[in-house]
Amino acid sequence: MGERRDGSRVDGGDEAEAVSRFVERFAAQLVQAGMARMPARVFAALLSSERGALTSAELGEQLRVSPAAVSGAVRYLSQVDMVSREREPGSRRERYRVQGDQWYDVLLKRDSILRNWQETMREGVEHFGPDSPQGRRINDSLEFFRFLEKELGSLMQRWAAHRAEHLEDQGLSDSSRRRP
Amino acid sequence: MGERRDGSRVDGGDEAEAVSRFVERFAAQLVQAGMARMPARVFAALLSSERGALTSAELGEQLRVSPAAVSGAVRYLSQVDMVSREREPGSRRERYRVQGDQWYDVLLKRDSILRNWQETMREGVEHFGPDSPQGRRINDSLEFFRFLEKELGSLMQRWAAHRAEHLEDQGLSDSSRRRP
DNA sequence: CGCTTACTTCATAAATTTATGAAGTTAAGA
DNA sequence: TCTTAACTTCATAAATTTATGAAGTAAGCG
Repeated sequence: MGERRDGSRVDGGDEAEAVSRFVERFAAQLVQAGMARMPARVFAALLSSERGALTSAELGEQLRVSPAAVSGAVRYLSQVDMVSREREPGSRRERYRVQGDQWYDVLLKRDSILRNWQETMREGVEHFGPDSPQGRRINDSLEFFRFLEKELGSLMQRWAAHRAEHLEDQGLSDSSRRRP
Repeated sequence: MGERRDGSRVDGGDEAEAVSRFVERFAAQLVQAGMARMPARVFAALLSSERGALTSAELGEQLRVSPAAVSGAVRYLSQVDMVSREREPGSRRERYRVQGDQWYDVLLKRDSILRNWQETMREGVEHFGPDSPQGRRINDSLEFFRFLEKELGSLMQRWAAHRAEHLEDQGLSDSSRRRP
């Protein structure tokens, strides 16, 4: 049964089209959540590929965009650690691979953003004074973020435990391949 | 000591300028998190105002934007329940007020977005089949979001408890004023 | 009642973002 | 060493977003 290396089947472009629909739909939701369009599409395509990895040319073909666009998207995605790049020795082709724990990482990253917010709010409270109406109001927000940060920490620990448990059952040791 | 109704002081535009710096800085961080610029600025300005409420004209003056821009931003902010509108009887002026628990609400809203993602991913798994590499990979993501949704639920409950406790101590019964 | 003020809506101008083609860089293979 | 393929960079064109002015609507006040 003729499969190509991007996971689509030769028999029936219907399959390729269905995959594309899923990719675009999922990408649209990532965009809605604040991600730039092209990185979102690339990421969704990788997630939907058989091996979880595609070359620049394959991505360009599936998404119908220029190599330049792929290059930019992939640069962003590796900066934020959502894909890793692997260069196969003996070839000029580079492969881009989705990590097994992208979401965990994304959430961890949010953590540092939270801390920036807290810093700004702290300055606000300091400026207005903790007993001014403004100071108190901003301090309330600050309190929520402090709470959130603390909770996210333990939440992530619980996830790590949960994940480890389920990974044992299935053969998904993808995480051993993390970080170049 | 001469205070104006936007909370800035007549003595020394330095104060107004310092507030503006904080407003713009905080707004920039909201933008970074995915919020549109004008709603972010309006929200930050309200948060930094003495009463936690400003009129359209006051917002326009402080942010140096047209009434039209204020109108658009405020429409968005009330749609997502981050500000409430109150029309003082006997005046055409409308006041826009920040809620006491905006962040809680924002997080609750994320919850429904999470569910949309899950639906899309479920379709992906179904399409590829749960035993295909793609299906398994997407299912892993799905698993994380399921976990997250569950955890967010209990997290919010803990926050509600935490908040209630601290509100008793201080006189911050702002929450009694929620929702028009 | 009509005048006036506060706000909204909508077409459009301005600014920003996004993806491209073309030129440049690096490294494989002959 | 030279050729060529794979990818990157950069200036720019296209598309989208954002804020505006002008015209419109509603509500207080004389």
